[in-house]
Amino acid sequence: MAKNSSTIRDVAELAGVGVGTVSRVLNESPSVSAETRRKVLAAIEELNYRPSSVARLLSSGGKSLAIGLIVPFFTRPAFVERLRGIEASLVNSPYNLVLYNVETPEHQQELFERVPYEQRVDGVIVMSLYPSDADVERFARYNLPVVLVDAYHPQLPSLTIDDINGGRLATQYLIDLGHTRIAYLSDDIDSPFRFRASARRLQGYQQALTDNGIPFNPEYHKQGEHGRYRARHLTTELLDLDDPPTAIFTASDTQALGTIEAIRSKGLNVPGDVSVIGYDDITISSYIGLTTISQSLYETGIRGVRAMLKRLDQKNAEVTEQVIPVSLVVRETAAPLNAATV
Amino acid sequence: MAKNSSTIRDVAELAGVGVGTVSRVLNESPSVSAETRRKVLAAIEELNYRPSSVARLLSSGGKSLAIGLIVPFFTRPAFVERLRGIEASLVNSPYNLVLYNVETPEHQQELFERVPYEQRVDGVIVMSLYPSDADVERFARYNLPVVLVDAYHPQLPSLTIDDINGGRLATQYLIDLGHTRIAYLSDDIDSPFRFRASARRLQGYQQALTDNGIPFNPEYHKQGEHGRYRARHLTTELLDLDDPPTAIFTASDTQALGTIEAIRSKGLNVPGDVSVIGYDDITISSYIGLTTISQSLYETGIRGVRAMLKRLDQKNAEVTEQVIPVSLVVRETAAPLNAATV
DNA sequence: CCCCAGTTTGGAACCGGTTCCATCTACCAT
DNA sequence: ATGGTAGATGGAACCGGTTCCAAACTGGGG
Repeated sequence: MAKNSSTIRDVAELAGVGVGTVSRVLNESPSVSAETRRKVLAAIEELNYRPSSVARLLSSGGKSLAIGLIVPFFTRPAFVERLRGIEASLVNSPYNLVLYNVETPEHQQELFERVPYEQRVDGVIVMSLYPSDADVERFARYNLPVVLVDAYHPQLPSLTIDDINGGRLATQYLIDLGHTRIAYLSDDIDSPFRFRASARRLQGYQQALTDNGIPFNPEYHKQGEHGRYRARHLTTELLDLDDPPTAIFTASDTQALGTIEAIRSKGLNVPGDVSVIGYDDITISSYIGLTTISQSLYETGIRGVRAMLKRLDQKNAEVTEQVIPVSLVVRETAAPLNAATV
Repeated sequence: MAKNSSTIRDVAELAGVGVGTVSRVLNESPSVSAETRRKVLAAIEELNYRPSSVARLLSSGGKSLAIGLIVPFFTRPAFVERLRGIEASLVNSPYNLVLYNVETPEHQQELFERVPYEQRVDGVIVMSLYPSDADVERFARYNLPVVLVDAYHPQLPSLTIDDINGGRLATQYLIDLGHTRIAYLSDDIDSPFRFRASARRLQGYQQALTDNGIPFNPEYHKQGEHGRYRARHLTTELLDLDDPPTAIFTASDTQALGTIEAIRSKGLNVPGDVSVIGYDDITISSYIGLTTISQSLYETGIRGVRAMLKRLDQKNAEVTEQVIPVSLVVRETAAPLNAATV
């Protein structure tokens, strides 16, 4: 049997040097003579030696060269898109990515407690989840660098999305097209995960209405579990109102798909009869011509990693909040109010 | 400052026992008296002690409780869907998921060499990548359990997709609808990643043609980089042929989207003028009514994990190849040949 | 009362790295 | 020649667990 692997002592012996010297070569310490370095490298080559990351981690409390990502429902298109940005920038770094997917609030809590402890990752990017003060205190106690993406805490570096503005942009655009009966369809505002995005977009929606002297009609705000099917059902409820909306703003593009399906299955047209505007600008949105709010998902992932790497480099760097701007992407699912159908 | 953490020696001291005894308690060894166990557990509680997974891993070559996933372009919808299945079943196990995304052949090779070595994961699921004999030999030498999903090697457990049959099913369906000028649009057959899916679907496509006495026309086979935009371009080339196809089979649903865009931008209808059939049945496909081949992506992820866990449990389990069946999903993008347009 | 087997326990050695101190050279300035 | 200094090197100690051998304790049988 081939032996499992050779150790640094084997290399030292073969090269005729001490283990400290081999370690120095591995870590590119400058104080090794060229000749010695050559011998050591030759021995490494000969034995096909590779240092054990585990041992390296144990001594020196060194780097694990891994970054954790705690993310809820990572397969949702918007999260995948951010994930893609994260992966793309991590691949150019020496860090691996450990994925912690969260599907229940209990699981979130368990991860917030377990991950700092295990020391399996050098830092954690938390996406769209709001850690409590106790969680943040624990991160600090275990000396774990944390960066928040699409979440906020005063003591942690964060990238937040300008969701209030996004809600306002979408709503104002519909108002500018002449709509006044504008519905907002979102995830549950009081989700147990403490997602905030839907609530913040709601704020922007309400502000835009107020700014234009349109009263907020609670019947026009539907909320329910995320997803296309649930959105379809909620949209049907909206359309069955005595005074159905002429435009619907959904808290995500995925929900917009369900909304459009529901409208069409009523025999109505988008945008002829009902305008629809989504949120996220996921990959598929350009294909179906969805008017939506773009929040630079991919770019956000990249910036999240950049913040993490900076944090790892200088742990005492200033805690900053970066706000990611949003913008309106005009395509074909929102149109001027059609007077005939009112 | 709160101290970072206490060690097993602190616990031993507080409990007034030896470190070996503490270790025994942690590992639920039966040879510890009830009284001693109680004392040790009390000390653990008092110090809020938690064993370091790194140290545990180093000694005893123990479990890292992590499983690696090596996957190319993991953000492609089909891979995400499998990933979702993998995550869903891993969350009910004690294992973490370490994601290794591959974007270049060099990176693939680097991972095949590095991952076994690092011992950061207890096992690896390799998706859609074909390891060489040397790679497989290395896995064995480092004693790393590997399971292949959508890939094959005689010495490794694998889940393979019945792609030849998938290609045949799609093509036969189009033939049954009366089409004879049927194109096949795929990824590069000789991709540097040694993906095989496109090639196997091509085989099925050719077999179906042969079975029905239709000669294979090389002009009808277009290949190029994966993606919607490239597919759109290749489709335009197909439609510009002197004798354009009346039906197009694409190697993925994502490519089908590009194909449909190209057809429509020529002012033609799907399926009125040109029928389209995709492959994968990704989430969005039902939304756009795409006729396609389903390969149970989510389910495949689950089965991949199941095979991995079994492997971890009994390393010498028989090496088996499971073939994942495929099925035709009829929706609205393929229709009987319209005699008028031929 | 002694001996032996079985149970429980302590602690040294080990896993494979890093770190740091002591030592050894080589070379230059005085 | 002599001392001083910087650079290169060896190797013991250490990181925090596990493992295993030896020793202590226990109780039953002769």
